[in-house]
Amino acid sequence: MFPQELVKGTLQTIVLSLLAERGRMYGYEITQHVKERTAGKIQLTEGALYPTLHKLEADGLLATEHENIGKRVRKYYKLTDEGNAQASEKVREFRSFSQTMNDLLHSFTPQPQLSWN
Amino acid sequence: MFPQELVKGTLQTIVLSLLAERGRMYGYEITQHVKERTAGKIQLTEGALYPTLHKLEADGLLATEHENIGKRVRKYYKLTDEGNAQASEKVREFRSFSQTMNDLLHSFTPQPQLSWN
DNA sequence: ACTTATGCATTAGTTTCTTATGTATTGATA
DNA sequence: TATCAATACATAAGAAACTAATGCATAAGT
Repeated sequence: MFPQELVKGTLQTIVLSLLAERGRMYGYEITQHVKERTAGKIQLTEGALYPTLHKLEADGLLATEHENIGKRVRKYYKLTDEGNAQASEKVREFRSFSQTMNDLLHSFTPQPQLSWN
Repeated sequence: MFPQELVKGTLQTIVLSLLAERGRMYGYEITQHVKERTAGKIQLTEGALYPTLHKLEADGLLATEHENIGKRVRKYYKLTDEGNAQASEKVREFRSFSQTMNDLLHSFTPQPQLSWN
């Protein structure tokens, strides 16, 4: 489980990237999916996720579809065109940042080199 | 220039790692060094850096030495033993986080594989 | 003389998180 | 069949950590 300050700032990136990959998802599904795919190392809390989803929607990056599951309403999110562009941008940005940080911390201990095999 | 929300949460890691590498540094030097080594892509502001240095010192991870440069006082920071341990830990943690994020975003676009050449 | 760089620092305000709480349905199980 | 866990949404008070601005002072360049 990573300290939360590391996950901060990547929440939008995670959400946008997953939606770009999977088409549409609902809030709870996102938390479960991230938990499973990271073996519990990243756990999104609802108090952080829902406000983020609402903000991305307000910013025009996400659109919603409501679906009735029995008596419950499930709220699916999907990317708008603008959201799709932002997803690419955010992911590219994170990777670049990650690489820059790696370089900055590089001399501290030896690190694997990147190579396209 | 990366959006600041990405840099958030890595400030302590950067500071601790640089001090582990270079022995001792003063605040202004840290800002300049980071700016140069990242080609301007990461720029630490003083409003973020100084409170962080003070906090790390209060937490017993850093110790200070005051040095007179002309009529100015320069404040050098260096790692305590505990700070040194924390530096390793934080760097390891960031790398692990970085890898986990990479895996999570992996399928969105193809990425280079890690290999020890 | 004036501007930029060096070097410390604080503060008001904002963003974004955490933790807790609230409501309700559904599935599992003792 | 009562009860607990899981599913699924949401908000709200408080904390953390930042930004942008400001302040002070010395030193160096032009």
